[in-house]
Amino acid sequence: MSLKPIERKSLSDAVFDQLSDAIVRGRMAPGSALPSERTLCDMLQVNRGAIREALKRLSQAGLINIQHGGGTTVLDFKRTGNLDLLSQLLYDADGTIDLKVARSVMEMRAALGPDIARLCARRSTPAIGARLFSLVSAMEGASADLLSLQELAIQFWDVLVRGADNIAYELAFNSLRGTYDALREVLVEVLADELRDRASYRAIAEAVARGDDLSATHVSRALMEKGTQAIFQVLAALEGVGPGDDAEADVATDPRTPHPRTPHPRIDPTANPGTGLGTGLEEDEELS
Amino acid sequence: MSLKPIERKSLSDAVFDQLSDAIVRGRMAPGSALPSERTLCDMLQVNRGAIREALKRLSQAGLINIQHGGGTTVLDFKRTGNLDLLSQLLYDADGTIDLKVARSVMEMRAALGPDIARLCARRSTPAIGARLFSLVSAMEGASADLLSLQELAIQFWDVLVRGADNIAYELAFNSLRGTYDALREVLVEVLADELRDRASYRAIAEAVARGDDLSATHVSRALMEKGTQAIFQVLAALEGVGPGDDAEADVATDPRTPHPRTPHPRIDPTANPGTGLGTGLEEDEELS
DNA sequence: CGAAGTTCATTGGTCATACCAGTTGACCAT
DNA sequence: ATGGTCAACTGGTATGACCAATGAACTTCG
Repeated sequence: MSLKPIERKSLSDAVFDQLSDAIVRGRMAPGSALPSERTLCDMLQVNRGAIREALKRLSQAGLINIQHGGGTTVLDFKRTGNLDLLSQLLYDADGTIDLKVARSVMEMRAALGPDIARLCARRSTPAIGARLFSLVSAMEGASADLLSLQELAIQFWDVLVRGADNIAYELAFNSLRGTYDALREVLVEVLADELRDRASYRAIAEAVARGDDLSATHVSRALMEKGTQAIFQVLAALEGVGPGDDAEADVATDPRTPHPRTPHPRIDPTANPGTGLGTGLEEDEELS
Repeated sequence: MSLKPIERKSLSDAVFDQLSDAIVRGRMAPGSALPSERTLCDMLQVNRGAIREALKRLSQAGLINIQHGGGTTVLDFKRTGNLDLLSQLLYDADGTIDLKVARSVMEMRAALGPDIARLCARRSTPAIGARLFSLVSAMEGASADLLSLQELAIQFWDVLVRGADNIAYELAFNSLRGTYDALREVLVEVLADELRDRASYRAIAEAVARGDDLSATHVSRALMEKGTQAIFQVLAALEGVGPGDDAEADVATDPRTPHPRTPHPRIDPTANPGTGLGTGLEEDEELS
């Protein structure tokens, strides 16, 4: 029996979700004014503190603009939002996946992947290579289960990203992974060919190990191209069905997890695997 | 005389900045516990509401983990943060630019740029092409001033990104632009060659206009390569000077703007020029 | 009439205090 | 060894008051 931790949400989280959803789905147009804090208290039946905490977060997320004494207005999230919005945008109001968003993510993945491999090959250390090989071996072992293959593939890319020594890629990867996780069950079928291509993964690991950035780039480009093409085929097929101006289609998600919305899940900080570069990155000073 | 708007910061903003800075600079190690909210009230001399607003934001930014009844712990932002952290990471405690971060940003730019141009070429509309040409013309006019050239170049890429019809790129671009803005004065010299290469900009515009994605890709790759190489040269030179393990070096920033920290500047939503690029997208300086 | 100044209701920002709710560990009974 | 109880934390919610910025309605005066 597999049990999941109870999902808990504070009031301000609920407020945030509701408003964020309204803005992102276009129910509140950019430029329009939000109700005042006190009005929102009445409408949502919570105290002002909860409202304010939510509004502060919305402001940080680039969804609203708060002005002391003035009002609070909705911004155009396409111009002020960040990558963390992707996991919210991925689902339409009816719980179906927005294929255009999915396509965007896959395109970005395809653009960054080869460069990540390239940089990792250039800057890699023996430890990185060892980890990659270890993961590749695991992949060659776990032949049956696609889902665990996918899990390993993600770990593979995680090692590559950290090895690329590029903080921008690391941070982008964090956001992207959140979106990717939400797509897992759907993608695992579409990306089956890519995931089963152990030869390419091994080739990448080898290229990285010997510092062959060119080879690492090309192999990973080819590898991702596979998945990208697969996605495009699905997309084209579904566009043929749905008349969609907006290319939305009926990819029903697993009803058990309608919206795996977990912006920042509980994380156990003690669970840092000290195996490799895990430990000391920091000079520690403390504030009393 | 050019005056800047007075920078206003609420208490919770100040609290956020201070804690965020402490975490990002490694003064609080991942896994360590934050003082309790009530303790922070005493330490920072502000009421609990302000503290809570700040903590909620930190949590959203992926810097801390809050647990009801438990405590609040510091996370490893490299694994949970998002691209918005870049503008904070760009500066070291002493106000110098962290060249490694700058390099990361340039690398990401170089990886995404060509793909953005490619997609824009594939999906572009006549309106996009027109805008690009208009910007190119403006660039050919503004021969003297490098800074305004840079402004135009950014607008150029903005149009390309919106034309690429890829929401992930749009959102990533938003965060990247923030970092890029902070680097403007420094970069404008380094990227002089790139900025003056009007032929390439025109070539991209033409490629996009005729839907030639291959050409758009290659030209923009070459264009960005110029700037990337320039950055790398600067970096190598400075690394030769400073012994830095961490490749930090002494690029003094303009003392007038030590930390252009503006996570989400005030934005006037009514000032959205629907026409296109007609009115200036300039910084808001209309004070006399 | 039009420009300048004033007033005031409204909005967000700050504060203090009280209490609710989840977590943890010490202690105890079974 | 297991499970229950309790106390002392922690964060979460609620309320009511007041401060500070804004902007529109209004008044004043050239």
